[in-house]
Amino acid sequence: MLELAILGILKDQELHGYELKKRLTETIGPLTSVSFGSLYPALARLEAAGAVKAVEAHTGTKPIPMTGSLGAEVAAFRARRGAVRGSRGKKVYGITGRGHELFAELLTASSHSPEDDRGFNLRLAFARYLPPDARLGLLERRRAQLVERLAKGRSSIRSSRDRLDNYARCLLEHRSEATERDISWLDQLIAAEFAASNSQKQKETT
Amino acid sequence: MLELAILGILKDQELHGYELKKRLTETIGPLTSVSFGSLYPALARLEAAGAVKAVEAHTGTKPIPMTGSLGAEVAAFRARRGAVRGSRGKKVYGITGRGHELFAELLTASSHSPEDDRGFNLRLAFARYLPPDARLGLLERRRAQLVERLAKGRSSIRSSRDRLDNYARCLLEHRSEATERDISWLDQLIAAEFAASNSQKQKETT
DNA sequence: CAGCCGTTATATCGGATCGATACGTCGGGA
DNA sequence: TCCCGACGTATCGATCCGATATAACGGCTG
Repeated sequence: MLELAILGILKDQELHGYELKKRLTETIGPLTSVSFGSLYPALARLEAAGAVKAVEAHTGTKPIPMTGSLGAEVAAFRARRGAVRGSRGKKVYGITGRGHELFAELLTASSHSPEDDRGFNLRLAFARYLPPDARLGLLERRRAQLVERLAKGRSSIRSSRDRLDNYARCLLEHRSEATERDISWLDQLIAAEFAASNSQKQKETT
Repeated sequence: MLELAILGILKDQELHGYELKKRLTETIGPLTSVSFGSLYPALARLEAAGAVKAVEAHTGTKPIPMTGSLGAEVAAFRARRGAVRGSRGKKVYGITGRGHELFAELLTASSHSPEDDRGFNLRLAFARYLPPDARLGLLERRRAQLVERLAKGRSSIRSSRDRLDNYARCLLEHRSEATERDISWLDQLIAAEFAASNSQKQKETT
């Protein structure tokens, strides 16, 4: 799951871990906080799988941990800084051909099963890489899932009305309202998909 | 975190694991799905800590309905291990005095730090166990957190407008709107707290 | 009534993830 | 100068999740 997000970001541009994390949290939202404790192992997995590779951060410096010539190394680093702020021990990752393949696999895979919220948000963020029909299927599956969730939430409010205090009930109601709005938001997206599809057909017939 | 939820549910009534899971998902919402793979270890931890204890499930005095000698062997095996179980192997858990203490600790603890969404939802669901001032503090800290999150989200939309395609931008905007609604919802809750507090004072002065 | 299936129920395993922490560089302000 | 905060990589232990195993039970159908 995290692999998909990483590959999707790296498709746009090469980045190093720290910047990648910031980009991730602002793309897939701060709700799903990605920690370094999962980001770096995920990058290592991807690199082992040949999906990404670490490229030199400009100026082919080798990561030599020599302590004897530390002064010379530092001096070299300082001499080189200026173009892209501080080219020190950064490891910049780039996506490979295998990485593009893996991205397509992950984006399509298991999009036909009850996915969780994060999975949907992630897939939607990269929906431009999906063919139009898969995009529409994604949205409609999500809609059905939310409708079911809403029904369950309402029934659980109804069934346990007397067992809940004000705070818990208020929480459940707020959540149901949020789900309702999500559904109508999805309806908008679905309508937009249909509109785009129709205008596409119009263009084709002319 | 999960311990807090378990203890909060068990404060109301004794339950066995399976029912506890259902109660959890309907109380703290299906968004934060609790799996058995975390529930049972958490119950084991709580039992080891003396916060909960397995009580005898009310059995219909029909402990061995199984066929042949195999059933007897299984029953004997279970008896040898000394498990507290009913006729169908249920383990009903009840909260202890230490459990009530632990619940109070967990509910109060680290409520003064930038907690995550699940932490807040959980604490709000059990807000009735908090003193009024702590309740208000919880709500206002949450509000401040959401305001900050909204500002960050908006700025990230603004800063990366050209880098995002329609889907990603739409996602971010939808999220910002949801955060706005969460904030106004919190405002309602805070106002309700003040109203309750005032009516309480009114009662005291009369 | 035999066979099958869905629900109830406990439990464990491997892998993914998180939060904290360590270690180190760098620029800026007291 | 010296400390603080931002940048940057990395790892550890605990926890959490999804899948899976096991098994008794109720209901339904042929």
